[in-house]
Amino acid sequence: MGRSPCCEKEHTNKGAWTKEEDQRLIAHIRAHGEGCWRSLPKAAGLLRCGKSCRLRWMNYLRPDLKRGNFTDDENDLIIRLHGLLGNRWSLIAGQLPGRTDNEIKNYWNTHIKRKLLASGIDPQTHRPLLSGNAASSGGGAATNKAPLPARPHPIAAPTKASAAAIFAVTKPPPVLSSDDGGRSISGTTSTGEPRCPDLNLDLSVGSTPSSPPAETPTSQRPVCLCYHLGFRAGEACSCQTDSSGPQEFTYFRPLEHGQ
DNA sequence: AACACTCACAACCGCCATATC
DNA sequence: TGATATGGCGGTTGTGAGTGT
Repeated sequence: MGRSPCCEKEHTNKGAWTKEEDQRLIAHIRAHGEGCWRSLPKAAGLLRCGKSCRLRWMNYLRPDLKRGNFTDDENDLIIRLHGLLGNRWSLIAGQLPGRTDNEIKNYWNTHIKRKLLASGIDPQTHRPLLSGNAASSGGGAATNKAPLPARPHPIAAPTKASAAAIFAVTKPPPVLSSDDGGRSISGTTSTGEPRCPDLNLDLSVGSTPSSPPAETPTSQRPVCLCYHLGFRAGEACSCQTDSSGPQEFTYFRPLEHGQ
């Protein structure tokens, strides 16, 4: 069944945004907040699709965005998170304050993927490339329109639900905006039960230097993501730990910024 | 100087999930 | 309960800047 278009395309501008359009959008959102994207263009006097306005705001105009090059820490974190989550850019972006999913996606495709390939690592599986299938596994994901093989990830199949479950929390995330990561995460559970009881993460990712020690967290115990990613207590998050591991779910807070 | 090529990134498109009626 | 509207996500494309020949 066809859907009605999100806007009247014949009356909308496309392509690069002008400074005037940016100013109008900023002014409107400052005055009225991020309300209904569909009606925003008309209210703001913009000849743009609502989705286009949202994208422009989210990826470029938001005041809390951090511009500039990715740091080494961010680079490493993206690789680790990608190893866990796959191409769940919005979830990855949720762990990198000030970065957008689009930005991270672009950075991955233009920088990290190439680096990994040059290092002989398959950017999709994070495993060493085998000479026999290197071409298909490495380049294929980026250039072919054919769907990826069943599940490219050796770890946890990162469906939207399971990936969101990784970030399930018992307390609200301090670094996420209310309508960004929050929506997809909150949608995964409404029962109050442990949200990822069956998650069995194997972090034997090629580029991960140190998985949790012998005493691997089991499905019986909630585990902090930063623990999975090889960070030790206090290095990257605020979760409480003792000798047996994290005590509670918590958001991974990789990079604290005074924003 | 002119052209070709590559790179980086903003923006678009189509689909999916959720909310609402 | 199904249809529709809306927001959001991930893949892909378009284009300007930079670089090499």
